[in-house]
Amino acid sequence: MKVLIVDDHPVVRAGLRALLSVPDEFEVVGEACDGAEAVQLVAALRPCVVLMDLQMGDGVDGVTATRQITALPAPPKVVVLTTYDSDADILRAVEAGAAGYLLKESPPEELFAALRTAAAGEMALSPPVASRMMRRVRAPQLALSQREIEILELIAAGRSNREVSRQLFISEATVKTHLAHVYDKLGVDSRTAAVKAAVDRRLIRL
Amino acid sequence: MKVLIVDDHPVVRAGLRALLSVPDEFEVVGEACDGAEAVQLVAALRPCVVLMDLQMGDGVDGVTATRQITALPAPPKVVVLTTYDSDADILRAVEAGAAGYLLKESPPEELFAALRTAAAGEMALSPPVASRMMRRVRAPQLALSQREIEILELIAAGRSNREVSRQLFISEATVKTHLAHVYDKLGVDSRTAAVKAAVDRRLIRL
DNA sequence: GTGACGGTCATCCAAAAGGTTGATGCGCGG
DNA sequence: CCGCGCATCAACCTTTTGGATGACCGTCAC
Repeated sequence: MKVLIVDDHPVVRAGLRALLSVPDEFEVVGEACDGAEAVQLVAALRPCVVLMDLQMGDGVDGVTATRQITALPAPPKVVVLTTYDSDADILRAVEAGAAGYLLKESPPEELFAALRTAAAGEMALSPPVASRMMRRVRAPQLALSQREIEILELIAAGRSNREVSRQLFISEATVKTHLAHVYDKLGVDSRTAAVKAAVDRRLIRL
Repeated sequence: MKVLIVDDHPVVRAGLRALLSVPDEFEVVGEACDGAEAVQLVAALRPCVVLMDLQMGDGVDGVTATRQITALPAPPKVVVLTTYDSDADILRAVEAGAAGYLLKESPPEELFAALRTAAAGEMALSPPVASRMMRRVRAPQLALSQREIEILELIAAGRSNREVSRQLFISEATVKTHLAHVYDKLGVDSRTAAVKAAVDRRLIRL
């Protein structure tokens, strides 16, 4: 199975290459250190599976790269490999077309299993990720909409309502409406309290 | 040179082992996945250098483990390897006795050089880390007072100025004065931006 | 002792944020 | 088809926050 590794850390790339060299079913056909290179290499090397880091220092981030790759003709499966199990990241990755979401803490066996599962067309989730998703579906009253999370993330980055409205091309009134809904759902009544609550519940990362 | 690897991620451990296997001057004598195991293995294996991750999920954190290791008789050099170049982390690591501070983004050559430098008794810092330290010594005005941090922590917890004033038995005006000073020092102009900046610089935890 | 710094407080004003109500359009499932 | 959630916007009002000053007191260093 041809695998492409995408990660900006040489250490992590070497680690994945080393781990994947043990079972002879995997063949690492290339490595990319950012999103742009990843898209190019997918086209050139035609891997079956892409192991994609979400956090990448410069250039295109993992979610965007995933979206671009899955938009290609006959795309490979993309398995996201990341350090954090945050709701927002998982949802965005899955929404972007990821076929799996793994934590770097996972033992090698889980990594192998996830690659096989993804290549077989199934969705592969780390056990902690899966349980988090389960908690989410049976606690829908906390669920913020994508738009609400998007706005809350900008608020958490220290932006004012006006700045958020300009960045998202919507009116300030709309930002305030979304924020009011967020406050309702989180049971708070200020932006800083909302940020704290959302970080606590892993809805966003700071 | 005998090296002990300490990291809670199997992927990173494998990566370091793979990278260090290339030059024949290094010999990885063991791996630990948390701080407690690291201290035990240092005593048992007597490595020359310990490659220590700062962020470890459960158990003893990297700074504490570093402090414990450097307190041993005839301690090995500890080189800290981490993802983030935050001021507070660097200082805490150095204060705990680390002989080096490397970013995981560093190319392998830098890693090798850092190990050699540390083993030779010198201090090894990644270029970005070194430049950050330089910026810090010529910008000491960033230091928040204890009181300012205390107030900022309550703000970060979502409290209003009024709530903070009541909790600390001071007037709201005083809270506002402290906050204004905090904004000045952090170069921001709102509470949420201050919280973000302070968390980024590890002045507070959320 | 004088000056710098930290902590305390006050006042006044402007800007931002929050609360309420109401309205439109869109897509989706019963 | 109708309701519901989501996203969008507006107008109004209150509260909170931020900005600019100025002031007092204690401590610590020079």
